[in-house]
Amino acid sequence: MDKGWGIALDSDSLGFFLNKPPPSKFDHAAKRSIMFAGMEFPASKLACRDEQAAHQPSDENRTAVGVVDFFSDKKRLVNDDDDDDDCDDHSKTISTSVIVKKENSQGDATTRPSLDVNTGLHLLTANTGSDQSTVDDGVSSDHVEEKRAKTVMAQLQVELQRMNAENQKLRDMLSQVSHNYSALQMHLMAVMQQQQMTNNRPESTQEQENVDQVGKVAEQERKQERQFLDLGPSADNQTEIDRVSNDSSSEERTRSATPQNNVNELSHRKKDIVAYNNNDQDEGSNLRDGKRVGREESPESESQGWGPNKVPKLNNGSKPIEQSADATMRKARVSVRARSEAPMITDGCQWRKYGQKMAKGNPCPRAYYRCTMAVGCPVRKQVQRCAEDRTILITTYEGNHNHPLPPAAMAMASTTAAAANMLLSGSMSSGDGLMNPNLLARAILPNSSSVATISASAPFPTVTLDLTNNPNPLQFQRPQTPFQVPFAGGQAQNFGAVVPPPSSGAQAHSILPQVFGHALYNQSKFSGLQLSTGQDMGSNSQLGHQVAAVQLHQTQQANLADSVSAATAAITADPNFTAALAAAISSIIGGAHPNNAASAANTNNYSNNSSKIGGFPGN
DNA sequence: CGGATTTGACCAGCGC
DNA sequence: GCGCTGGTCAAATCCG
Repeated sequence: MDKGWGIALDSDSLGFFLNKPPPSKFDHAAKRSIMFAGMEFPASKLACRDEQAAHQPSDENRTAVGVVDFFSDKKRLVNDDDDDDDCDDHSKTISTSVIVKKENSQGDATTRPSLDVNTGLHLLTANTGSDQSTVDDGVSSDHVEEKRAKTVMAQLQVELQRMNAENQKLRDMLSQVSHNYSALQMHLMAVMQQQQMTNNRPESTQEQENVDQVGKVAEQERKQERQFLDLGPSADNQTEIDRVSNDSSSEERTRSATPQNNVNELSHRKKDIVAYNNNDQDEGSNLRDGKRVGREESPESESQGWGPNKVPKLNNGSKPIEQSADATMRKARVSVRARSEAPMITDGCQWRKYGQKMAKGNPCPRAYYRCTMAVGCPVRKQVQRCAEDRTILITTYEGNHNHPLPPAAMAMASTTAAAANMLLSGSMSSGDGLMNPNLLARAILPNSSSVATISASAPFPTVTLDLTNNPNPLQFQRPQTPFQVPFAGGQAQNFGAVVPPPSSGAQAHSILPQVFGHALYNQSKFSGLQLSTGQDMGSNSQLGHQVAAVQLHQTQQANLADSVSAATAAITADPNFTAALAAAISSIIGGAHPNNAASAANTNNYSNNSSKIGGFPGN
């Protein structure tokens, strides 16, 4: 069930794949599915097909487009073995890793349009006659044409080499971003756990803890990585449960009321997983005799809902404290306020609307969504516009995903999970329902005027991230033709260049491409080299191949830049997330500046990237 | 026709 | 007990 877009980031190959057909308007482009560095280029075949199709009416004996292996000179394209054999059979490799197919260049002079390729390089590509006429024109004109073609070819080959280098740069940058993000996330979680531990230990042990901290970070990272990434619902569940059992054993019952340990959280997750599995089997079983049976009759399903009616009273005396903490964990909410004209901010997950209500005190309806990326995923969210300022979209998340998340969703999920974790751990340790608000506020939104608030009056502990007061002059700087990148969640991601925001408020889905993707996008464009598409390459098949290769290469490179932008946007879907990570580390370790935190946390490249990627004013 | 959305009904918690 | 409110369900409807 491949619902939704998935942008999978392979740390090794840095390849992207799309696991759902895009919206119809992108069908054509998507059919040229390109797996960057995944070494599969269906686009090559399609290009060949398209080329043939374009020429079909006039002449089948056409030049097929060249195919560029733009990531590796060693790679050869894997061509289909069926309907486009004619493309493969004539393939040959030239020095710049351009595989071109040369077919019979004899053409139909009467039907072939003149070659009109706008290269931007002032290439004289106009071909006023057919191949045959060129041959018949005599030696001199043919010679001149040939020399000119050679010159153009040389230029194009240089361009191709340059493009290869640029592609390598793009790959490196993507790798860097991905790596930094992962490392930072792991560090943050590890340090947060350390902080929780130290908060609940005598000072004498805290010093020793600090000494040991660095050594433990790696192990914490590994634990956290498993926690965050091994969330597969089925096969992984048993592994998860087993691990939980091993890790927690009997301690979890006695320590469940304390906030500082993973064990508790793991036990929660264990129970959730069990509940989830049971729920799968019992799905729909709450209908009895044609009437819905109260959810309280199904203990398993209790863990799914997030409404007050689904939650047993905390510490009601009849249930173990562990269950109370479990319920608290489930009920923790993270509310994100961001300006957006879209009905829903794109957070990388796929949601299905299951209800809408008019909430009291707000003329705007509240929509209820549940995550549909996996069957039985307990994550819900509410989306409602702010009554005072309807440009502000309030999205409230609850629950933990029970499935692996695409990179696009990891950022938001991690943010909300981290916030909820911080909130809950603080609430339990302080005993008053609130964590250290200073730490949280500094952690979440350190360098902006945005506000992190904690609601104690709400039915459930709620962290509110207000991203609406964070003007960012770096947004919407990219003037180029807007592009949309398919995004997880089945939506095309608008990177902000199409419709300007109603204000300068935070645009969770647009900020980073504006900062980071902008440069990449510019970098990906060849200065002055613009090749029109779908045009006849004319009689000079070599030149046509080269031009087509550059053309395809340009498209692929632009796609790569888009993908990098999408990935980076997804990684930091919350524009404050990167800064929040740095500040959290900073506040915990003791550094006063995010950059210090970066070095303290041994994330070598983070400081640079935080300033580049975050790009927030007021640093 | 299948999936997503809409919308009225239902249910539980809570306050009076 | 009753009404209000939030949350969810599921049949009806919409839509591609």
